[in-house]
Amino acid sequence: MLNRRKIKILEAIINDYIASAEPIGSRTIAKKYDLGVSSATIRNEMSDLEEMGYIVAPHASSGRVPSDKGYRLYVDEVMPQKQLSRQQREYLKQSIAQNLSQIDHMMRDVARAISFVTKYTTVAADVLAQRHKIKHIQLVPVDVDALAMMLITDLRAVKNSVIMMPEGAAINYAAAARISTEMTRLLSGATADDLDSLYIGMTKQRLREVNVNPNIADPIFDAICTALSSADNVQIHTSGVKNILDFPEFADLDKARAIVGALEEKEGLITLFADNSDNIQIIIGDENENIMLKNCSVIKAKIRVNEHFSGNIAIIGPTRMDYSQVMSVLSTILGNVTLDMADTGRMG
Amino acid sequence: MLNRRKIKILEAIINDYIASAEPIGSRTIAKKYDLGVSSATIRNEMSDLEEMGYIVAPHASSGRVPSDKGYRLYVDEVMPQKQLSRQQREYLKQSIAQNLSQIDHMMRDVARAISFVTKYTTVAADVLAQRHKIKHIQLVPVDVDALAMMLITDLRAVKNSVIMMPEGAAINYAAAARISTEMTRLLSGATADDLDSLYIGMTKQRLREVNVNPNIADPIFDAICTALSSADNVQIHTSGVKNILDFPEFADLDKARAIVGALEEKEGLITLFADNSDNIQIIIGDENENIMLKNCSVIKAKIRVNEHFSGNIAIIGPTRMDYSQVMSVLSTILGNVTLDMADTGRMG
DNA sequence: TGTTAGCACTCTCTTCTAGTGAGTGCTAAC
DNA sequence: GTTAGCACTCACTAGAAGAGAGTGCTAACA
Repeated sequence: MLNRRKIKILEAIINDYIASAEPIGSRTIAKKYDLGVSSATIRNEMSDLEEMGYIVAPHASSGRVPSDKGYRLYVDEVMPQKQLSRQQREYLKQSIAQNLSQIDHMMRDVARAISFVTKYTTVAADVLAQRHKIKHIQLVPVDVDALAMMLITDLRAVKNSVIMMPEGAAINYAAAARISTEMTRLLSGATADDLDSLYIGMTKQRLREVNVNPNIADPIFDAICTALSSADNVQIHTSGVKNILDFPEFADLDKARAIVGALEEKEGLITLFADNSDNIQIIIGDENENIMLKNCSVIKAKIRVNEHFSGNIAIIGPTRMDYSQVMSVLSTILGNVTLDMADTGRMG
Repeated sequence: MLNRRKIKILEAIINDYIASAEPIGSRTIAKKYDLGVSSATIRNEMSDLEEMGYIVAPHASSGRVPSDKGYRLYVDEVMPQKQLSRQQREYLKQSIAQNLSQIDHMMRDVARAISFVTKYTTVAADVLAQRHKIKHIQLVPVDVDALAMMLITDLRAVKNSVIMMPEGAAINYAAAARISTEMTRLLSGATADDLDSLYIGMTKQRLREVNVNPNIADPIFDAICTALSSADNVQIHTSGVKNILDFPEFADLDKARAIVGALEEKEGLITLFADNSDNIQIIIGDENENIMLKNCSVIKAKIRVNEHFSGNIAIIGPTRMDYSQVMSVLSTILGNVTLDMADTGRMG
């Protein structure tokens, strides 16, 4: 339906517009890109492209700007594979390698690295494939009135907290070890949902049978509940907010405020990752469900760290963002994580 | 040096300017504030105030605006004690009460609450009074090839990580417990600085004597080093960045970009808390050391949670910020934390 | 001596009016 | 199918004019 020349022209318009953010005229294309035809011919073709909805004119006698539909065609069919510079690749590799050890910091730092390389804004989230189940509970006294708890889940997450004990409880190492063993035995396999009041009541009953005082058991249960549900929570890290303000698209104060506000709202950002597809996804302008992002494009990817953990990454820029570059950055990162990090996931 | 009437006029200018962000003229003051004199008299007084440096005229024939020196006099001597509304007080109390349990989330959520109430930007940091010393190390197997480590410090911080073991290490619960005991005995009392190569060499030697293989000890040491230094690290939480963009002071795009950039740079924000004073501090405009904040004011306070932990809070707004309101908010929070939270600090 | 009314002057901000330039659409010729 | 040419449109800019707010100064007043 689109002949070769029309595609060439559309590509020229998109490339120019990505670089300049200015509407492109027929004469500019004729001069800059060697298509072997005059500006008048290009004018005719552009008129067709506009009629088909791939480009739009901001006003009657201006040059043309790619439409969302135009970008969509471009990313789906036309876009070339861009190579990253050696430096960029090295930088990305290193920023991942440095953070192999802690998955939560890893997502934050990868987000930072991506914003730095792409000059767009990056949102990252730690995400779990399934819900955590209690695997092991370890209690250690830290003070006369406090116990440290380490809770390990089947997904290898480790959560800890310090639990304040009622006065005079004075739990020693041996007692703490005994309670740990009992609790692990009773609660092993439970998820956050299981720990409702009924479950707790039953377990408490059984603990009493082995001489564990409810005064001591209660605060420990509370801590377990908190730890389990926070393990299920999604953490969001935003990086490079300033970057997006540097684009002329956001040179309007209201827009600048709106985007900064949107990027501060975790609730809205979480919905970015609602569908948990494994492929890299490109969402262009109006395709975004989040109203604040209607004049942005988002490129999303899921980073699989191991069989249990994965992180989500979204790179947000103006609709004229450099899709090709971002795709390369993402491929580089995905390649490195899945290769180097297979099964070395840790979690804090 | 300043007679009563001059102070009244200065106060009127500051109050009006805080509300309107517009230069104030003599006629406005004569009409709005009942000083019993005409605009001409006020004009003379304002001329004096300008000569003394308390107010400035943005241009030759405009009204006057308070200078940094004017704000300084105001906050030091004139500013009234403002009462918060019942709702605001309740809101603040609750947002603290909900987060009694986790000190790191507490600082983040308190920052959020403050930005919400004041409509300024809030930066919060978890801060330690001293360096952590190892108190207890607990290792628990989580998988054939992984150990979970819980590291407890004398400051009651608990840090954990999952340590990958070399293939075939196959450490069982008993072995893990034995290594835990040995490690705790050898490293108890050490700080991050102590764990240099020499120290590690010596300890490793002694571990070998009790039959702990270096293949196993090495990754554990690495994890201990990482955990200890991350415990010493300061965490920074920024909240309400959008708020500051709503002020006309930042209606200029370059300024908006600059402040958003400054608020994203943890390195610069940390210096805000360099001096660790116990009092609430007000830093006005040019008094700020951070160049990006020269046209902002910062109100800082230290939240003491218990004898070991404290948090720092900085509220950032335009120099014409409502100092009185912010002081009230801070007093409310400080009052609640020290009263309700005494010695219930926990750390993740 | 302190206060006030009056007036000229200054400076910003807004509105209006060309003028310029980039770009299109259409037509007629190649 | 392609091209040259031309009239037309529209955004953007600079300059001019006018309005409005506010000052500083002077002279009169209590």
